[in-house]
Amino acid sequence: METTVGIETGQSRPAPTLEMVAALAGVSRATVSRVVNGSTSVAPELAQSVEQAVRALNYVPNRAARTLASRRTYTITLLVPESTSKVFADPFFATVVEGVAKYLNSTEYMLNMVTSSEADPGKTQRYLMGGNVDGVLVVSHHSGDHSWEHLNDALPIVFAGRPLLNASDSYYVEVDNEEGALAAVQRLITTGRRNIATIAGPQDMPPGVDRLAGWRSGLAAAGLDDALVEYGDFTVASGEAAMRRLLARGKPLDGLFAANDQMAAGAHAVIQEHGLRIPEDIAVVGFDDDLFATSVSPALTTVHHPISDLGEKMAHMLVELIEGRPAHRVCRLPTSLVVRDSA
Amino acid sequence: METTVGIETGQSRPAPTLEMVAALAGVSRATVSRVVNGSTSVAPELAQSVEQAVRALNYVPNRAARTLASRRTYTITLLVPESTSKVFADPFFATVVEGVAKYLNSTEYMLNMVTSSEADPGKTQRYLMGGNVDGVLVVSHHSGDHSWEHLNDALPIVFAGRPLLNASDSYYVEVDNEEGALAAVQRLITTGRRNIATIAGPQDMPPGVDRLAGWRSGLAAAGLDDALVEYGDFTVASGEAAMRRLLARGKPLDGLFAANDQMAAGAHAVIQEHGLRIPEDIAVVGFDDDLFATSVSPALTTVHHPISDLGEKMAHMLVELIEGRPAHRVCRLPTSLVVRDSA
DNA sequence: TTGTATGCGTTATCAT
DNA sequence: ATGATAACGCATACAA
Repeated sequence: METTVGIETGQSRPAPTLEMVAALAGVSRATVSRVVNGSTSVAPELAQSVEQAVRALNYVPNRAARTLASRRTYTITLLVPESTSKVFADPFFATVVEGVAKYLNSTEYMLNMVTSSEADPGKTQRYLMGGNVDGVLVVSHHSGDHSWEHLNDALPIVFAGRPLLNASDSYYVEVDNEEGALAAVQRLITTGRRNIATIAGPQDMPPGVDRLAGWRSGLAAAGLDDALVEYGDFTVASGEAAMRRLLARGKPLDGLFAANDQMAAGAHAVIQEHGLRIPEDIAVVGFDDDLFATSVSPALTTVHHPISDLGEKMAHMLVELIEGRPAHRVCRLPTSLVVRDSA
Repeated sequence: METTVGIETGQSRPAPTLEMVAALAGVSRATVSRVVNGSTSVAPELAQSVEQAVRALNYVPNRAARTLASRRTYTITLLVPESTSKVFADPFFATVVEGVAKYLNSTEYMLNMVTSSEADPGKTQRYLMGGNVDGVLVVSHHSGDHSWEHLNDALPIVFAGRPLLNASDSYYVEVDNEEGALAAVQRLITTGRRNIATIAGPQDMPPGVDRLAGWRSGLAAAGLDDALVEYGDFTVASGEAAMRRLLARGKPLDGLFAANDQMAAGAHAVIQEHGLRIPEDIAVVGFDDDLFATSVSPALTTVHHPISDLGEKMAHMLVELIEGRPAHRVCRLPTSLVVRDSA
């Protein structure tokens, strides 16, 4: 009589396969596959015993095998053209990811983030083209960078933000910047302001352009002058500088629309440093409704930027594209005015 | 004569396969595989023509097929037991990820983050057990939470931080909290302080325990009294409250070690609010060297927590484990004192 | 409705 | 050193 001594390898026993489930349930592998994938055409009683076997064996489909057989990966990549550290430092990305994850959780897709700038760019490229991914979400903050557009005929892609050029070629979702800026100006006008300035964003970024346009159209509709424009680059420091220039002009000024909250925060400081009151002397409205809006005093009246919704919608569009359903090429998300104390 | 009209499907042509490369190079698939995977035993001239074919076709191996055949995924998961939004909001995670990514970029492994709390926890579990991943990195901030330890006999795991219990069972890397706290106290003593208090962290978290122990041993070595202890929970508010209690004792107090920078920041405010000067009246040293250390005035002398290194080391250990090389069960990272203005 | 058989693109085990 | 050929675990067209 022989004795076999089990060797403890530290490795767990191999994962159960479709075939094992089939054996235990007394059906064919095809039937198990159908049950697992929720096919309608399977007899209830068979389905029962299959499900039972699945639970008994704690079966979970092998992703690689499934991918190989079905030519679908059920994976989508969030591509961020920034360094890892920057991505995490920026609350904007955080919120986009949150929205994307929220939508994806209702689907079978997995999310998979890759920051492109680090390492060799070719690695990212090869990964995306290597059939490891069903679709790509590209998020670059304000810039509307569509430099990955060439991937478009290899993979469905949805961008965050309208591209600066070639808007007709790609799918994207953006917030309605112009409408938001318009609402901001209207708030200023409604509260009795007549001399309304703006600190605009860079004019090589779509949000910069659109928010300025919204400000202009609001003024035009009310027959007001649109001479009071200064430009910043969306940073606090640039907001301060722009506000100084505005004040230095010596013109009447009782209202300000800043193209984002950071620049509004910069303006806040300068206004108060000049001994002027907010909102009594100068009312100010920002854009984005981010951390800066509430960390400043008085709290900023601002245009809410639905960032999480943006992520959600991007994911939604991409999944539609992947599954071959028709999708609108562009989705423009509505904004809403958040009234606080500064206007 | 018939005419076939090409239908534009919008789909790109199928990716080149190993077989196509083999055909073009005039060798067998096995040889191509060997070249692609850097096998030594292949004739230089054949290798040449294979590489040429690879470039010509822009061949990139199919990950799913490779995984299926080799039973290796070359993917590791960073598991974060927090909500997505929390993860991104916390600079600690950001920096860990940075370190992990840095190391992994020198390898063939891909990183793949999953935040566990959202959605159903079972989904995460099934994903990890489903053979989609070669190993797992678990990061939970201060807590030393090892609740995923049961995965250990299914998958290699490396934790961030020592577990509260069962330290002998799992692989982890931690910063040397005790040594760091000791250095902080020594700094205080070196600059002439004799009545040194501490605001300790929660005693159900390893860092809270170890930093308190470090403070105690520093005091003991110098024959100083260790009665001045108050506890906080690593938040700014708790630091303020603890400082108030310390001051309310009415005992002499000319030095303070706070178990993290946030609590130190809280203490800062309270000390100054009492009309006391830093460091003249009370010198303070923090721990972590994070944003709070420099956002406070005077800037905080503090113990540098090498978070990026932690991520790097974790990834390194995990890869060693995965590849079957021996690895030390625990890695303790050294700290360093960053001298600024508060002590 | 259910089962059979083939193929997905690699790696790996054999011969040669 | 190189080439057949058999897995790998699943999906799916086709047959029954």
